[in-house]
Amino acid sequence: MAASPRRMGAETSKTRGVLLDCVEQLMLEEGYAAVTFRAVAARANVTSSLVQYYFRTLDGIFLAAIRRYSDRNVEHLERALQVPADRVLRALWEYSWEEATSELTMEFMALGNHRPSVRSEIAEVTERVRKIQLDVLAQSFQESEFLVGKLTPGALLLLIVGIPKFLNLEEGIGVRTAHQELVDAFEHYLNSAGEASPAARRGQPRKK
Amino acid sequence: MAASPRRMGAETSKTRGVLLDCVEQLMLEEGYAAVTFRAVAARANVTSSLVQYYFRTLDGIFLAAIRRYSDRNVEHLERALQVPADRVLRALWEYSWEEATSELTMEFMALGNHRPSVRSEIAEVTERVRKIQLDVLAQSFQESEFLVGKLTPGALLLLIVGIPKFLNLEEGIGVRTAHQELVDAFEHYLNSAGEASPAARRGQPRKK
DNA sequence: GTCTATACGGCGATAGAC
DNA sequence: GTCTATCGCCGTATAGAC
Repeated sequence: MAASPRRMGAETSKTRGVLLDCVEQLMLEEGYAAVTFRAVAARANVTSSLVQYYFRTLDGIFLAAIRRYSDRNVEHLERALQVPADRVLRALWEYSWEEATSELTMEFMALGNHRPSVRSEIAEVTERVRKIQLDVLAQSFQESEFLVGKLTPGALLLLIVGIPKFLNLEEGIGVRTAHQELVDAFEHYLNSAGEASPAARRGQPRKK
Repeated sequence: MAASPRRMGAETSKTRGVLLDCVEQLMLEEGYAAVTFRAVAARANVTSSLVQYYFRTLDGIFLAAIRRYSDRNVEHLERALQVPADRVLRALWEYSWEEATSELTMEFMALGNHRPSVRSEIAEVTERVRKIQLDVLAQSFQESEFLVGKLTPGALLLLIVGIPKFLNLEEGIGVRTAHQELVDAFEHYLNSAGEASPAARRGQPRKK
Protein backbone atom coordinates (compact mmCIF):
# COMPACT_ATOMS: atom_id res chain seq x y z
CA MET A 1 0.00 0.00 0.00
CA ALA A 2 1.19 3.52 -0.73
CA ALA A 3 1.79 5.58 2.36
CA SER A 4 -0.89 8.15 2.91
CA PRO A 5 0.67 11.60 2.68
CA ARG A 6 -1.37 13.06 5.52
CA ARG A 7 -2.22 11.73 8.93
CA MET A 8 -5.60 11.28 10.56
CA GLY A 9 -6.90 10.38 14.03
CA ALA A 10 -7.83 6.81 14.89
CA GLU A 11 -11.49 5.77 14.77
CA THR A 12 -11.29 4.44 18.32
CA SER A 13 -10.10 7.73 19.76
CA LYS A 14 -12.14 9.01 22.65
CA THR A 15 -11.75 12.56 21.34
CA ARG A 16 -13.32 11.51 18.08
CA GLY A 17 -16.45 10.33 19.86
CA VAL A 18 -16.72 13.57 21.77
CA LEU A 19 -16.43 15.54 18.55
CA LEU A 20 -19.23 13.49 16.96
CA ASP A 21 -21.40 14.22 19.99
CA CYS A 22 -20.77 17.92 19.44
CA VAL A 23 -21.67 17.56 15.77
CA GLU A 24 -25.02 15.98 16.71
CA GLN A 25 -25.71 18.73 19.23
CA LEU A 26 -24.95 21.42 16.67
CA MET A 27 -27.19 19.78 14.08
CA LEU A 28 -30.06 19.56 16.56
CA GLU A 29 -29.70 23.04 18.00
CA GLU A 30 -28.76 25.10 14.95
CA GLY A 31 -29.11 22.82 11.93
CA TYR A 32 -26.43 21.15 9.85
CA ALA A 33 -25.41 24.46 8.31
CA ALA A 34 -24.00 25.41 11.69
CA VAL A 35 -21.56 22.50 11.55
CA THR A 36 -18.24 24.12 10.68
CA PHE A 37 -14.76 23.11 11.76
CA ARG A 38 -14.58 26.20 13.90
CA ALA A 39 -18.00 25.70 15.51
CA VAL A 40 -17.38 22.04 16.37
CA ALA A 41 -13.97 22.97 17.76
CA ALA A 42 -15.40 25.77 19.91
CA ARG A 43 -18.05 23.49 21.38
CA ALA A 44 -15.49 20.80 22.23
CA ASN A 45 -12.93 23.33 23.46
CA VAL A 46 -10.28 22.25 21.00
CA THR A 47 -8.69 23.90 17.99
CA SER A 48 -10.30 23.65 14.58
CA SER A 49 -7.13 22.01 13.36
CA LEU A 50 -7.76 19.11 15.68
CA VAL A 51 -11.23 18.62 14.23
CA GLN A 52 -9.62 18.53 10.81
CA TYR A 53 -7.15 16.00 12.05
CA TYR A 54 -9.97 13.56 12.83
CA PHE A 55 -12.22 14.34 9.85
CA ARG A 56 -10.22 15.69 6.97
CA THR A 57 -13.15 17.42 5.30
CA LEU A 58 -16.69 18.53 6.18
CA ASP A 59 -17.90 15.51 4.22
CA GLY A 60 -15.83 13.36 6.52
CA ILE A 61 -17.55 14.85 9.55
CA PHE A 62 -21.05 14.27 8.20
CA LEU A 63 -20.27 10.79 6.93
CA ALA A 64 -18.93 9.71 10.30
CA ALA A 65 -21.95 11.24 12.03
CA ILE A 66 -24.55 9.56 9.82
CA ARG A 67 -22.81 6.19 10.07
CA ARG A 68 -22.87 6.22 13.83
CA TYR A 69 -26.50 7.37 13.77
CA SER A 70 -27.56 4.74 11.23
CA ASP A 71 -25.96 1.88 13.10
CA ARG A 72 -27.80 2.86 16.26
CA ASN A 73 -31.05 3.07 14.27
CA VAL A 74 -30.71 -0.41 12.81
CA GLU A 75 -30.09 -1.80 16.28
CA HIS A 76 -33.22 -0.02 17.47
CA LEU A 77 -35.28 -1.49 14.62
CA GLU A 78 -34.13 -5.01 15.32
CA ARG A 79 -35.06 -4.65 18.96
CA ALA A 80 -38.46 -3.18 18.03
CA LEU A 81 -39.23 -6.09 15.72
CA GLN A 82 -38.89 -8.71 18.45
CA VAL A 83 -42.67 -9.02 18.90
CA PRO A 84 -45.28 -11.70 18.15
CA ALA A 85 -46.28 -12.00 14.49
CA ASP A 86 -49.63 -10.34 15.03
CA ARG A 87 -47.93 -7.22 16.33
CA VAL A 88 -45.45 -6.76 13.52
CA LEU A 89 -47.59 -4.26 11.61
CA ARG A 90 -48.00 -2.12 14.71
CA ALA A 91 -44.29 -2.35 15.52
CA LEU A 92 -43.35 -1.26 12.00
CA TRP A 93 -45.87 1.60 12.09
CA GLU A 94 -44.58 2.87 15.41
CA TYR A 95 -40.96 2.55 14.41
CA SER A 96 -41.67 4.49 11.23
CA TRP A 97 -43.17 7.33 13.23
CA GLU A 98 -40.23 7.46 15.59
CA GLU A 99 -37.79 7.46 12.74
CA ALA A 100 -39.68 10.03 10.70
CA THR A 101 -40.13 12.47 13.56
CA SER A 102 -36.54 12.29 14.72
CA GLU A 103 -34.99 15.68 14.14
CA LEU A 104 -31.61 14.18 13.35
CA THR A 105 -33.23 12.08 10.62
CA MET A 106 -34.67 15.26 9.14
CA GLU A 107 -31.31 16.99 9.24
CA PHE A 108 -29.52 14.10 7.56
CA MET A 109 -32.19 13.89 4.85
CA ALA A 110 -31.85 17.59 4.18
CA LEU A 111 -28.09 17.26 4.18
CA GLY A 112 -28.27 14.42 1.67
CA ASN A 113 -29.96 16.71 -0.80
CA HIS A 114 -26.71 18.40 -1.65
CA ARG A 115 -24.02 16.09 -0.31
CA PRO A 116 -23.65 13.03 -2.55
CA SER A 117 -21.61 11.15 0.03
CA VAL A 118 -24.36 11.57 2.61
CA ARG A 119 -27.01 10.75 0.05
CA SER A 120 -25.51 7.39 -0.86
CA GLU A 121 -25.03 6.56 2.80
CA ILE A 122 -28.75 7.24 3.33
CA ALA A 123 -29.60 5.06 0.34
CA GLU A 124 -27.51 2.24 1.72
CA VAL A 125 -29.08 2.25 5.16
CA THR A 126 -32.57 2.70 3.70
CA GLU A 127 -32.19 -0.45 1.63
CA ARG A 128 -30.70 -2.30 4.58
CA VAL A 129 -33.64 -1.34 6.80
CA ARG A 130 -36.19 -2.11 4.12
CA LYS A 131 -34.79 -5.60 3.64
CA ILE A 132 -35.03 -6.32 7.36
CA GLN A 133 -38.59 -5.01 7.42
CA LEU A 134 -39.69 -6.92 4.32
CA ASP A 135 -38.28 -10.18 5.65
CA VAL A 136 -40.17 -9.80 8.90
CA LEU A 137 -43.35 -8.82 7.08
CA ALA A 138 -43.13 -11.75 4.68
CA GLN A 139 -42.47 -14.10 7.55
CA SER A 140 -45.41 -12.96 9.64
CA PHE A 141 -47.83 -13.10 6.73
CA GLN A 142 -48.00 -16.28 4.72
CA GLU A 143 -50.12 -14.88 1.92
CA SER A 144 -48.78 -12.55 -0.73
CA GLU A 145 -51.81 -10.27 -0.62
CA PHE A 146 -53.45 -8.45 2.23
CA LEU A 147 -57.09 -8.23 3.08
CA VAL A 148 -58.10 -4.86 1.78
CA GLY A 149 -57.05 -3.35 -1.53
CA LYS A 150 -54.87 -6.27 -2.65
CA LEU A 151 -51.73 -4.84 -1.11
CA THR A 152 -48.54 -6.83 -1.50
CA PRO A 153 -46.16 -6.84 1.49
CA GLY A 154 -43.91 -4.40 -0.34
CA ALA A 155 -46.72 -1.97 -1.09
CA LEU A 156 -48.00 -2.17 2.47
CA LEU A 157 -44.51 -1.57 3.86
CA LEU A 158 -44.08 1.52 1.69
CA LEU A 159 -47.31 2.94 3.09
CA ILE A 160 -46.25 2.17 6.64
CA VAL A 161 -42.92 3.89 6.09
CA GLY A 162 -44.02 6.59 3.67
CA ILE A 163 -47.08 8.01 5.41
CA PRO A 164 -45.22 9.04 8.58
CA LYS A 165 -42.35 10.40 6.53
CA PHE A 166 -44.58 12.46 4.27
CA LEU A 167 -46.79 13.76 7.06
CA ASN A 168 -43.77 14.67 9.13
CA LEU A 169 -42.23 16.44 6.17
CA GLU A 170 -45.33 18.60 5.91
CA GLU A 171 -45.54 19.18 9.64
CA GLY A 172 -41.98 20.41 9.51
CA ILE A 173 -43.09 23.32 7.36
CA GLY A 174 -46.26 23.88 9.36
CA VAL A 175 -48.83 22.15 7.13
CA ARG A 176 -51.25 19.86 8.94
CA THR A 177 -54.45 19.94 6.84
CA ALA A 178 -56.24 16.55 6.87
CA HIS A 179 -53.30 14.77 8.51
CA GLN A 180 -55.33 13.27 11.33
CA GLU A 181 -57.90 11.97 8.83
CA LEU A 182 -55.24 9.93 7.06
CA VAL A 183 -53.70 8.64 10.28
CA ASP A 184 -57.10 7.51 11.56
CA ALA A 185 -57.97 5.82 8.28
CA PHE A 186 -54.67 3.99 8.03
CA GLU A 187 -54.69 2.84 11.63
CA HIS A 188 -58.18 1.53 11.10
CA TYR A 189 -56.87 -0.38 8.10
CA LEU A 190 -53.89 -1.73 10.04
CA ASN A 191 -56.22 -3.00 12.74
CA SER A 192 -58.45 -4.83 10.28
CA ALA A 193 -55.42 -6.31 8.52
CA GLY A 194 -53.94 -7.31 11.83
CA GLU A 195 -57.07 -9.12 12.92
CA ALA A 196 -56.78 -11.34 9.89
CA SER A 197 -53.08 -11.94 10.26
CA PRO A 198 -51.77 -15.52 10.27
CA ALA A 199 -51.49 -15.39 14.04
CA ALA A 200 -55.27 -15.58 14.08
CA ARG A 201 -55.78 -17.55 10.88
CA ARG A 202 -52.83 -19.91 10.73
CA GLY A 203 -53.56 -22.92 8.54
CA GLN A 204 -56.57 -21.34 6.85
CA PRO A 205 -55.27 -20.60 3.37
CA ARG A 206 -57.26 -18.12 1.34
CA LYS A 207 -57.78 -18.15 -2.38
CA LYS A 208 -54.51 -17.35 -4.13
CA MET B 1 -43.77 55.93 5.16
CA ALA B 2 -40.20 55.92 6.40
CA ALA B 3 -37.61 56.11 3.66
CA SER B 4 -35.90 52.81 3.09
CA PRO B 5 -32.21 53.20 3.85
CA ARG B 6 -31.06 51.24 0.85
CA ARG B 7 -32.19 51.06 -2.73
CA MET B 8 -33.39 48.12 -4.78
CA GLY B 9 -34.35 47.39 -8.38
CA ALA B 10 -38.00 47.47 -9.49
CA GLU B 11 -39.98 44.21 -9.64
CA THR B 12 -41.03 44.94 -13.21
CA SER B 13 -37.48 45.36 -14.42
CA LYS B 14 -36.63 43.26 -17.42
CA THR B 15 -33.17 42.64 -15.99
CA ARG B 16 -34.78 41.17 -12.88
CA GLY B 17 -36.64 38.58 -14.93
CA VAL B 18 -33.49 37.60 -16.76
CA LEU B 19 -31.68 37.16 -13.46
CA LEU B 20 -34.46 34.91 -12.15
CA ASP B 21 -34.16 32.80 -15.31
CA CYS B 22 -30.47 32.41 -14.58
CA VAL B 23 -31.24 31.43 -10.99
CA GLU B 24 -33.57 28.65 -12.21
CA GLN B 25 -30.96 27.43 -14.68
CA LEU B 26 -28.30 27.32 -11.99
CA MET B 27 -30.58 25.44 -9.60
CA LEU B 28 -31.41 22.86 -12.26
CA GLU B 29 -27.89 22.38 -13.55
CA GLU B 30 -25.82 22.59 -10.38
CA GLY B 31 -28.25 22.67 -7.46
CA TYR B 32 -29.29 25.56 -5.28
CA ALA B 33 -25.91 25.62 -3.55
CA ALA B 34 -24.47 26.93 -6.80
CA VAL B 35 -26.66 30.01 -6.60
CA THR B 36 -24.31 32.74 -5.43
CA PHE B 37 -24.30 36.41 -6.33
CA ARG B 38 -21.17 35.87 -8.33
CA ALA B 39 -22.48 32.82 -10.20
CA VAL B 40 -25.77 34.45 -11.15
CA ALA B 41 -23.91 37.54 -12.24
CA ALA B 42 -21.47 35.58 -14.38
CA ARG B 43 -24.30 33.73 -16.13
CA ALA B 44 -26.18 36.95 -16.88
CA ASN B 45 -23.03 38.85 -17.81
CA VAL B 46 -23.48 41.50 -15.19
CA THR B 47 -21.60 42.33 -12.01
CA SER B 48 -22.44 40.60 -8.75
CA SER B 49 -23.23 43.96 -7.25
CA LEU B 50 -26.04 44.43 -9.74
CA VAL B 51 -27.55 41.10 -8.66
CA GLN B 52 -27.37 42.36 -5.10
CA TYR B 53 -29.06 45.53 -6.20
CA TYR B 54 -32.14 43.59 -7.34
CA PHE B 55 -32.20 41.02 -4.51
CA ARG B 56 -30.53 42.42 -1.45
CA THR B 57 -29.75 39.01 0.05
CA LEU B 58 -29.54 35.40 -1.08
CA ASP B 59 -32.85 34.91 0.68
CA GLY B 60 -34.31 37.60 -1.55
CA ILE B 61 -33.15 35.73 -4.64
CA PHE B 62 -34.66 32.43 -3.54
CA LEU B 63 -37.89 34.02 -2.34
CA ALA B 64 -38.40 35.77 -5.65
CA ALA B 65 -37.61 32.56 -7.52
CA ILE B 66 -40.00 30.37 -5.55
CA ARG B 67 -42.80 32.91 -5.79
CA ARG B 68 -42.59 33.05 -9.54
CA TYR B 69 -42.39 29.25 -9.67
CA SER B 70 -45.34 28.74 -7.29
CA ASP B 71 -47.61 31.11 -9.16
CA ARG B 72 -46.94 29.24 -12.38
CA ASN B 73 -47.65 25.95 -10.58
CA VAL B 74 -51.02 27.07 -9.25
CA GLU B 75 -52.03 28.17 -12.73
CA HIS B 76 -51.02 24.76 -14.02
CA LEU B 77 -53.10 23.00 -11.35
CA GLU B 78 -56.19 25.03 -12.13
CA ARG B 79 -55.86 24.20 -15.79
CA ALA B 80 -55.32 20.50 -15.01
CA LEU B 81 -58.47 20.38 -12.87
CA GLN B 82 -60.75 21.49 -15.67
CA VAL B 83 -61.95 17.93 -16.35
CA PRO B 84 -65.24 16.02 -15.88
CA ALA B 85 -65.98 14.98 -12.30
CA ASP B 86 -65.17 11.33 -12.98
CA ARG B 87 -61.66 12.25 -14.03
CA VAL B 88 -60.76 14.42 -11.07
CA LEU B 89 -58.98 11.64 -9.18
CA ARG B 90 -56.83 10.84 -12.20
CA ALA B 91 -56.09 14.52 -12.80
CA LEU B 92 -55.00 15.00 -9.20
CA TRP B 93 -52.87 11.85 -9.30
CA GLU B 94 -51.13 12.93 -12.49
CA TYR B 95 -50.60 16.48 -11.31
CA SER B 96 -49.07 15.16 -8.10
CA TRP B 97 -46.59 13.08 -10.05
CA GLU B 98 -45.61 15.99 -12.25
CA GLU B 99 -45.16 18.23 -9.27
CA ALA B 100 -43.25 15.66 -7.23
CA THR B 101 -40.86 14.74 -10.03
CA SER B 102 -40.11 18.32 -11.00
CA GLU B 103 -36.48 18.96 -10.24
CA LEU B 104 -37.14 22.56 -9.30
CA THR B 105 -39.69 21.38 -6.74
CA MET B 106 -37.06 19.10 -5.26
CA GLU B 107 -34.55 21.92 -5.10
CA PHE B 108 -36.98 24.29 -3.41
CA MET B 109 -37.98 21.64 -0.88
CA ALA B 110 -34.36 20.99 -0.05
CA LEU B 111 -33.73 24.69 0.16
CA GLY B 112 -36.65 25.14 2.55
CA ASN B 113 -34.99 22.78 4.99
CA HIS B 114 -32.59 25.45 6.09
CA ARG B 115 -34.07 28.69 4.85
CA PRO B 116 -37.04 29.71 6.99
CA SER B 117 -38.21 32.29 4.47
CA VAL B 118 -38.37 29.67 1.74
CA ARG B 119 -39.97 27.18 4.10
CA SER B 120 -42.87 29.47 4.98
CA GLU B 121 -43.37 30.32 1.32
CA ILE B 122 -43.63 26.59 0.59
CA ALA B 123 -46.10 26.19 3.45
CA GLU B 124 -48.22 28.99 2.09
CA VAL B 125 -48.44 27.63 -1.43
CA THR B 126 -48.95 24.07 -0.15
CA GLU B 127 -52.01 25.14 1.82
CA ARG B 128 -53.26 27.18 -1.11
CA VAL B 129 -52.95 24.20 -3.46
CA ARG B 130 -54.48 21.79 -0.96
CA LYS B 131 -57.52 24.00 -0.54
CA ILE B 132 -58.08 24.13 -4.29
CA GLN B 133 -57.69 20.35 -4.50
CA LEU B 134 -59.98 19.63 -1.55
CA ASP B 135 -62.71 21.87 -2.93
CA VAL B 136 -62.65 20.09 -6.26
CA LEU B 137 -62.57 16.69 -4.60
CA ALA B 138 -65.48 17.53 -2.30
CA GLN B 139 -67.42 18.89 -5.23
CA SER B 140 -66.93 15.85 -7.43
CA PHE B 141 -67.81 13.41 -4.66
CA GLN B 142 -71.03 13.96 -2.79
CA GLU B 143 -70.37 11.43 -0.07
CA SER B 144 -67.95 11.99 2.77
CA GLU B 145 -66.53 8.50 2.55
CA PHE B 146 -65.02 6.60 -0.33
CA LEU B 147 -65.62 3.06 -1.40
CA VAL B 148 -62.69 1.19 -0.03
CA GLY B 149 -61.16 1.67 3.39
CA LYS B 150 -63.51 4.45 4.53
CA LEU B 151 -61.27 7.21 3.25
CA THR B 152 -62.41 10.79 3.73
CA PRO B 153 -61.67 13.22 0.90
CA GLY B 154 -58.85 14.71 2.96
CA ALA B 155 -57.24 11.33 3.64
CA LEU B 156 -57.56 10.32 0.00
CA LEU B 157 -56.04 13.58 -1.16
CA LEU B 158 -53.06 13.14 1.16
CA LEU B 159 -52.41 9.71 -0.35
CA ILE B 160 -52.69 11.11 -3.86
CA VAL B 161 -50.23 13.87 -3.05
CA GLY B 162 -48.02 12.01 -0.60
CA ILE B 163 -47.33 8.77 -2.45
CA PRO B 164 -45.71 10.44 -5.46
CA LYS B 165 -43.79 12.80 -3.21
CA PHE B 166 -42.46 10.02 -0.98
CA LEU B 167 -41.61 7.67 -3.84
CA ASN B 168 -39.86 10.44 -5.71
CA LEU B 169 -37.93 11.38 -2.60
CA GLU B 170 -36.62 7.82 -2.41
CA GLU B 171 -35.89 7.62 -6.12
CA GLY B 172 -33.83 10.75 -5.74
CA ILE B 173 -31.42 8.86 -3.53
CA GLY B 174 -31.54 5.71 -5.67
CA VAL B 175 -33.98 3.60 -3.66
CA ARG B 176 -36.70 1.89 -5.66
CA THR B 177 -37.54 -1.29 -3.76
CA ALA B 178 -41.26 -2.16 -4.02
CA HIS B 179 -42.16 1.19 -5.59
CA GLN B 180 -43.96 -0.28 -8.58
CA GLU B 181 -45.99 -2.54 -6.30
CA LEU B 182 -47.40 0.46 -4.47
CA VAL B 183 -48.09 2.42 -7.65
CA ASP B 184 -49.96 -0.52 -9.15
CA ALA B 185 -51.98 -1.08 -6.00
CA PHE B 186 -52.94 2.55 -5.64
CA GLU B 187 -53.86 2.97 -9.31
CA HIS B 188 -56.04 -0.10 -9.01
CA TYR B 189 -57.71 1.52 -6.03
CA LEU B 190 -58.17 4.81 -7.88
CA ASN B 191 -59.82 3.01 -10.75
CA SER B 192 -62.29 1.23 -8.50
CA ALA B 193 -63.05 4.44 -6.65
CA GLY B 194 -63.42 6.28 -9.92
CA GLU B 195 -65.90 3.79 -11.28
CA ALA B 196 -68.15 4.50 -8.34
CA SER B 197 -67.71 8.25 -8.49
CA PRO B 198 -70.77 10.50 -8.55
CA ALA B 199 -70.40 10.92 -12.29
CA ALA B 200 -71.62 7.35 -12.55
CA ARG B 201 -73.79 7.29 -9.46
CA ARG B 202 -75.22 10.76 -9.25
CA GLY B 203 -78.41 10.87 -7.21
CA GLN B 204 -77.86 7.47 -5.61
CA PRO B 205 -76.94 8.39 -2.04
CA ARG B 206 -75.27 5.70 0.00
CA LYS B 207 -75.66 5.11 3.71
CA LYS B 208 -74.03 7.96 5.59
C1' DG C 1 -0.60 9.21 17.37
C1' DT C 2 -2.15 13.88 18.74
C1' DC C 3 -2.29 18.35 18.14
C1' DT C 4 -1.23 23.45 16.41
C1' DA C 5 -0.07 27.81 13.60
C1' DT C 6 -0.64 29.89 9.49
C1' DA C 7 -2.01 30.99 4.68
C1' DC C 8 -5.16 31.04 0.61
C1' DG C 9 -9.15 31.88 -2.19
C1' DG C 10 -14.25 32.22 -2.15
C1' DC C 11 -18.34 33.53 0.06
C1' DG C 12 -22.46 36.95 1.76
C1' DA C 13 -22.97 41.31 3.07
C1' DT C 14 -22.27 46.34 3.80
C1' DA C 15 -21.15 51.24 2.81
C1' DG C 16 -20.66 54.41 -0.28
C1' DA C 17 -18.70 56.34 -4.92
C1' DC C 18 -20.13 57.41 -9.65
C1' DG D 1 -29.60 53.10 -11.16
C1' DT D 2 -25.28 51.09 -11.48
C1' DC D 3 -21.08 49.45 -9.72
C1' DT D 4 -16.53 49.12 -6.48
C1' DA D 5 -14.01 48.41 -2.24
C1' DT D 6 -13.79 46.15 1.67
C1' DC D 7 -14.89 43.23 5.83
C1' DG D 8 -15.23 39.00 8.41
C1' DC D 9 -16.56 34.55 7.87
C1' DC D 10 -15.80 29.88 5.68
C1' DG D 11 -13.33 25.10 3.98
C1' DT D 12 -9.12 23.46 3.01
C1' DA D 13 -4.11 22.57 2.68
C1' DT D 14 0.51 22.61 4.46
C1' DA D 15 4.35 22.32 7.70
C1' DG D 16 5.71 21.06 11.81
C1' DA D 17 5.70 20.60 17.39
C1' DC D 18 4.97 17.32 21.20
